[in-house]
Amino acid sequence: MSLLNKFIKVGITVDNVIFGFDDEQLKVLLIKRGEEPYINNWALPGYFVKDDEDIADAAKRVLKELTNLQNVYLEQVETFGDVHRHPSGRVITVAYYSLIKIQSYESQLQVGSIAQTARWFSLSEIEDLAFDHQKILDSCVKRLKLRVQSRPIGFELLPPKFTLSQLQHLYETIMETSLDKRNFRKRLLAMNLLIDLDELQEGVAHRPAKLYQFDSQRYKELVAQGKGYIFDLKEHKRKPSKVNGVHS
Amino acid sequence: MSLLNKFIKVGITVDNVIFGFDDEQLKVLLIKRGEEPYINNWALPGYFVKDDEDIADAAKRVLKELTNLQNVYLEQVETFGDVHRHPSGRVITVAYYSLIKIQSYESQLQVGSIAQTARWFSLSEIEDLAFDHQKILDSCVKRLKLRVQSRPIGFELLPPKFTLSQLQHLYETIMETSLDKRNFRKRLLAMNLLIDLDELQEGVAHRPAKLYQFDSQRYKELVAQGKGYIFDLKEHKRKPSKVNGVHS
DNA sequence: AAATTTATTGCTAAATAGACACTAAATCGG
DNA sequence: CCGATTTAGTGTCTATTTAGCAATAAATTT
Repeated sequence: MSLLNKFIKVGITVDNVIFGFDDEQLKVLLIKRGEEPYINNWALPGYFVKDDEDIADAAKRVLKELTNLQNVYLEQVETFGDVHRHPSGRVITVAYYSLIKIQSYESQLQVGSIAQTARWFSLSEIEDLAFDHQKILDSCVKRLKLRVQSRPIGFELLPPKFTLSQLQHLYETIMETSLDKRNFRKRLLAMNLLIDLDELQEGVAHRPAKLYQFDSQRYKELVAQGKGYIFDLKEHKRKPSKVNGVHS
Repeated sequence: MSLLNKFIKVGITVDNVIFGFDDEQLKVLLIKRGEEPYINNWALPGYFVKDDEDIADAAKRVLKELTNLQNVYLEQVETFGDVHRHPSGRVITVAYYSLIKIQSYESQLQVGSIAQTARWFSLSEIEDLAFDHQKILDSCVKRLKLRVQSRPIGFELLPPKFTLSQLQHLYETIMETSLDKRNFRKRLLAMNLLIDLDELQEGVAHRPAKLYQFDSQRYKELVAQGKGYIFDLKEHKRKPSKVNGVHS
């Protein structure tokens, strides 16, 4: 069949930007490569797609083998296929990002994995990634910032029970902005997508906050009804005092 | 090199959803396949990526060979790589869409092309596309609807000189909504992205409209200054009369 | 010149967004 | 135990934005 003449021998990979949130910063899970090329370099976790494997399944496999997590939010972002992006030959990679609850992460590194180690990095720490992984990361970060405004995916990064302050801080971190507390709460609660659990935080050295849960049932209903939903978090111009937010 | 063991023999293709606008409807350029599989079926124009060709270049090549157009708006959307999406073997396709001025299109079909013919279809006419092309098309249409609200790309579909009514009708068509004329004009002009050419339409059997041009210079400046720009066209609830917009 | 068709323009009411500051409830340290 | 510290929680007013609405203007056609 003449079609097959047009087939080429290439590597197809998926790379996965795994995001987590530790109540302070947005983090990304990177691996230290244990193989050439770029041995000992930090890189995005990724795998070759098998010849009988759907691409989305390969992305899930990366996640499963590195974190032992399944059924997490996973979204395809962009495909990178420049001829020379990989030093060993033609490798085309499909980039995904996923959102996991960092608290549920335990390293699952296997012997024989392509990775020596894995570690969470905050975005500002990251430098000298292997291949074109910085470009891939940037693309996924950009997509996350976009998505977070049109889908209620922030909850994927928080524990099942969270406080409104945690949620606000998450959005502030992702969007790199600051938000007004009262207006944030007003808007969030108006969406009717949060269940007040009538429980309080424990073990904190201050007034404990109420715990909430995301109402995914109701969200599904809204989507099913085709109701537009915009999680539009506008910027809040803080008073130009106390500009430095550096920890002492 | 053990890496190469993981390379597989696959077809890498690009498929391109080429959009045009004929002052009435949003159109998509399809080809009638002249080869197996799906011979005589309508399909998205696409090609195999060559082994020394960047993927984005392959997408440009599709466009160039079918329309003889270059330097048009082209955006990658999604990669489809399910194992069985192509009957002849593993073929992974990267979907792009492009926006062209339909008036400048002239068929450039080459002898020996994979296409027998090419023709513009309105979205509602399209059925029974080859492969998973309907899915690809849907994905690109969805993306276009999104993008049109965050970037001034509508102009790519109009002639260089256009009237405000044409522009409004374009947006109404893409967004599948109707917009209030006065509010539309107010908002558009407030953006300061249109140059009033002080010219009038000619050859129309009614009051001629003023012609405008998109000020891409100014748009670049705004982007360079990092000024957020939202082309946010909300829905307009028309009076519930004259619901049928069918032509006589 | 009357009929037809589309272009052009502004105001007002309603809804939304945004700024803003004090009290409450817990722990901690002396 | 009480004062200091830390974070939680809450309402109002103003400015801005959005949305609805209709009459006149300029060309062609008959």
